[in-house]
This record gives sequence, C-alpha cells and structure tokens, in this order.
Amino acid sequence: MTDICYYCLQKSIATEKLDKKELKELELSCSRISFKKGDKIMIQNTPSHHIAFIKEGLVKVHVMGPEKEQILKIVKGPAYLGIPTTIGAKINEYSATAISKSDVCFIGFDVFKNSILNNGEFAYEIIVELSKSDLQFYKKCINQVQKQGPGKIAEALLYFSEKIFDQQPDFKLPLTRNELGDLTCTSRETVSRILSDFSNNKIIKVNKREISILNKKQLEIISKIG
DNA sequence: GCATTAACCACAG
DNA sequence: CTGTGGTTAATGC
Repeated sequence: MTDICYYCLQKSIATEKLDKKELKELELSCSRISFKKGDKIMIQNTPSHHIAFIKEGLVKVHVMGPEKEQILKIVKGPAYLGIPTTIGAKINEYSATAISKSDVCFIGFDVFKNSILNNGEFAYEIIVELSKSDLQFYKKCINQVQKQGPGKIAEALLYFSEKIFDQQPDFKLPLTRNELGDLTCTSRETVSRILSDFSNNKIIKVNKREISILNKKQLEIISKIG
C-alpha cells in the first residue's frame, strides 16, 4: 500500500513544486521502506531503477575501491539519494547503508524523469540540491587530500557537529573509528590517536562514541591550517 | 643526519 | 571495537 504523497509532511523542496496530479503519479510509483541501522539501502554494482528520497535518518554513502572501503559522505534526510547513479549510469556506482533508523521512499525513475521534463520548478530544485552536494564534495575532496591527520579529523568533527547534529557541540558519533578512518582517508589507529590527542589538549571530550566539543575555536584553527 | 607524520602489525582489554 | 606501543618508510629541513 502506498502512502499519500499529497499529505506527506516530509516532502522535498522539489516535491513541494508538484501539483496534485503530479503528486498522484508520484504516489503510485512510490514505495516507502523503513530501514534499521546497518541495513543496505543501495548496493554497488546492482541495477538501479529508482531514485531514493531519505525522509528521515542518517545514511552513509560508500564505495569499495581496489584496496579498501571508501566512505564518500554521510547524508542526513531529508535528501535525495542516488540521482547521479540512476541518471548517469545503469548500475549503482556506490552503496548506501543506514547508520540510524531511516525512512526512505523509492520513486520510479520514469515518474521522476517526467516531473523533471514537465515541471521546471521541480527540475530547478533538483539541480539546486545536486549542485550543493557537488560543491560540498569538492570541498571535502580538497580537505581530505591536502590536510594532514589532525586537520582531517577536526574537519570531520566540525562537520558532524554543525551539519549532521544541527550545531550541537555534544553528539554521539554514528561511526566506528574504522569508519571515521574510511571517511577521512586515514587508518583507524590514527583516528584513535588524534582523538585522544585532542582530548588531552582539552579540545574535545571523548567517551566511547560520545563527543563533546570543548574548544571549537581551536578545532576550527586545526581544521583550517590542516 | 634528524624530526615529523602516518601506515602497518601485534597484542591487550 | 579500541587504544597503545614498536617498527618502518617517506618527506622535509
């Protein structure tokens, strides 16, 4: 049974631009699925016919490289997932895994495409989201390639605090040390060492996955100078 | 040469 | 899954 998109309170900015008829079509092609932490939402190297929209939850987007796993980004709903790989390729070029309980709508690609072709405002909002994501990725790319360890970790901590947890200085890291390493292009040992180093210098407080940022200024400086 | 940085390995909670 | 210590390789004075 499909949900009624018209009454959905978690519509994307793009979907807000659709009229009643378009929403009805969306509704018919949309299936809403709940994922538990650790569930695979999208699997690399499998065919993709759907666009996913994360209504709620945290998702990690990752690819398996020749050597090891690389986490591309952490996405927080509401956000689209898999537009590039569904439009630009026939198979998924990356995987997505829920790292918290997540609600996701899968939209048939044909319906999604029709909305783009028929509704300019919808299409524009989709481009806005893709563009923002693109720019964010450039930034991450530069940061992770040119900074050294502490800079990368500082950057990641600030990212979680500001973007994922809405400016909260205290948060629970949704990743293991290993995954944080996969995200920041370092080893898990290096992550461990840098976190205890920050902790010793009273920049952050660490208790298992619980992180408190004590000295944000300092963290920003470390992130900036690399 | 010497210092710094970080990966890899190993082992212990 | 984590934290630490030793070792090693690369890089930059």
